[in-house]
Amino acid sequence: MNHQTIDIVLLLEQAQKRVSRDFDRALADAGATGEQWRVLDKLADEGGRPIGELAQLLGIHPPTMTKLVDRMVGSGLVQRIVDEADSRRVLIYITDVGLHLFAKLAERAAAFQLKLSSRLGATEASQLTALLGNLAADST
Amino acid sequence: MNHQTIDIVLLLEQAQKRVSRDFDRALADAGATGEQWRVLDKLADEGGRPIGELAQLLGIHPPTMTKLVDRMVGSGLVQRIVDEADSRRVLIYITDVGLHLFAKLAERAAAFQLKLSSRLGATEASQLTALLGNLAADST
DNA sequence: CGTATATCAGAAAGACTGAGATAC
DNA sequence: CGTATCTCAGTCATTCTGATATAC
Repeated sequence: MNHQTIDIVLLLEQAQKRVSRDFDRALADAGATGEQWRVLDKLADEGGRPIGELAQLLGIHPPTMTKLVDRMVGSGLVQRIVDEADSRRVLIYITDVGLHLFAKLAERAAAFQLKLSSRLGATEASQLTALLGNLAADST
Repeated sequence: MNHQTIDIVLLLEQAQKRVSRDFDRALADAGATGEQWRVLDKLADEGGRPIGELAQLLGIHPPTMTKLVDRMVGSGLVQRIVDEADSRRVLIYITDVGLHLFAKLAERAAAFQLKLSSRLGATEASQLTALLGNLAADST
């Protein structure tokens, strides 16, 4: 006999772990993690972004983002530049090295997304996107 | 302009973090984490289970499960008993203390699940369950 | 002065890998 | 002997909290 209510929290965790692990492996041979790819993706779109904004976009805490950026600066993928208009803010910019890596990763990421969507089916994929967006949003 | 492909991996992570964090907070005042609740839930269903099976059910690695069980043994929630039929296996059983805590947690967990389902709507909740189950399953 | 931003420090738990001990 | 189960050891990245420095 099953429970009356299925444990949606557990399902979410397992699906997330599985997908993120597979995604990380799809990117590993290019020399980056999914997390790094996401940072590069946010920075490739526009110019520099402050640490706090990056942290919020990726759903991680500012101290964690500081360390993540530390490592990426160490790898030469991004650089810190203090905002001239507000010296409290530190803007993160992608470097040429980062752009080059991003180009390599983008192919793999797109292929992964495509495979995932086709596995689910187009209708189901957009349903899932909507549902996850709902969950990720404010739950108050 | 948006990307052609929405980053479903990022969405999954953000939804999972949000939901798991909220779930943990719903359980916190009863003195347990979501992870502990899941272990107790698996053990309350039946008798003892080997470490490896628990690890697989929860989608974590055996070494991580060993540490988790260590802490729960320390809290008196579960106990280790070597399998008589196969001495390599260590069966984990819930204790009376664990059962008592589980009862307290079950109310909160059920309330959380219910709130989540009603927020999504019944149809959407079962859609989500099916989609996540698909993702969590073998992606080969 | 009060607030905002980023960083630092440190404790705790997890992911992952590889190796070891014991038992089948 | 080969395999399976659990544990141990160690590294690394994350979470979370709280404190600090700097700038608005």
